[in-house]
Amino acid sequence: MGRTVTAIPVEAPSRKASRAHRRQQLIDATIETIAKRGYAQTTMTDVAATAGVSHGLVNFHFETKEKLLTETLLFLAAEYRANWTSALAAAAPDPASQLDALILADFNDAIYTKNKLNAWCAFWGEAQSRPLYQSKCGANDLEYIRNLELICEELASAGGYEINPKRAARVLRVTVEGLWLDLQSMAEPYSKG
Amino acid sequence: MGRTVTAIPVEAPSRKASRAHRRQQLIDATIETIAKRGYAQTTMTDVAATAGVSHGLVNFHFETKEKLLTETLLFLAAEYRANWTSALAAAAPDPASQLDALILADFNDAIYTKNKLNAWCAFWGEAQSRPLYQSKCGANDLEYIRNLELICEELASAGGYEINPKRAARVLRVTVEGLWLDLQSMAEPYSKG
DNA sequence: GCCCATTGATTGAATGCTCGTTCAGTGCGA
DNA sequence: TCGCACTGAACGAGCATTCAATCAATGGGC
Repeated sequence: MGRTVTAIPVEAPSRKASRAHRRQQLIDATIETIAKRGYAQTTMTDVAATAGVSHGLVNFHFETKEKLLTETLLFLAAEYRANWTSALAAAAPDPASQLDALILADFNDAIYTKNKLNAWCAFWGEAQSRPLYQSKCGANDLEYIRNLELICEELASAGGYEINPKRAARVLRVTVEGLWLDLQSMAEPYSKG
Repeated sequence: MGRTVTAIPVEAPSRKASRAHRRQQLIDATIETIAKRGYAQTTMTDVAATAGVSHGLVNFHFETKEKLLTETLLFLAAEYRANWTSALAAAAPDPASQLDALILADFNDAIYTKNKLNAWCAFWGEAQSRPLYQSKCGANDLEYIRNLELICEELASAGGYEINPKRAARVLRVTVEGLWLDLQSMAEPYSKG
């Protein structure tokens, strides 16, 4: 039922590629399951069914449920990071362009599907009680904040503004996070703000 | 272990009061448990232990776990609502004061303890997969939004601004939500923005 | 090319544990 | 004595985890 293979090269992976391929497939299935049923109700059997494999296989690739969930979050975090990193690299080097690119990257909807947003929120909800989750969730990534602060500093000194760059960075981050939250509860896509 | 009775009249409730009193005590224990262990890991036994009663009693007062969690969320939502409602009533009637009161009410830290913020976030995380949760979570309350939009309208027409009041309301809400999120991951209290 | 041994992925039945729910019994206040 | 809050042992469902068996692919010997 409801199997959805998301962006995986059609079929027949070579023997060597098979492991990584399966793992990614299971991680995708985990994201989809969390989005559909919520974190608390996600079972190994659900994930296996979504991926279209036997439940034993999930334990074969990720030894425990705990590890499956952790690796799923790590994948999301890595993807998030890669997204803004490459956006920065692609943009012009002046601070204004960098800032623009960094913020726009957070709304790259080729990467942030509804399922992934839901999964992010679910992990976020569990994060307070899980130190590991906490450091990976949302824009809590230290590197992200450091970059944002750096850009704000440059921008402030270049333009001769009097603002406190750290505070400006926090305001920006807070606003972006709020927008994320709002995006998630909206059915209609609402383009630019 | 770790029992914490939050703001409950010291002891010895009368026989009649006992039911409501116990229920509230169990709801408080649920909030505390969710904050400490996360939504997914919260068990009936945990809640009972936190409240210092036998686990059977939880089922006596709330028939199922589902109902316990729902009523806990409803309590939080009602408290949230009562908070901004009374803040509006207490403020001066001009739109500027009303807006100020409404926004400040969201940061009334006599009401929003760390535990409650954590619980809010946990419910929010589960909300996408639960229609009932969704409408009750955070500032998703329709009444809240309607009030905010109304105040923005008044403010716009009074000051002769050209802004779209609905859009302004959304921006405000989004910013407040972002601040909430941020508050939650901060250890140090950071006063006013 | 053909056959067999080996390796590794996959299955699904079996296991055991955690947890929600039930209920027969206890104690207490009226 | 009656009724109600409360206890905690017992039960059963659901779930993660294990593992013996199966199947597919690869490599080596001929």
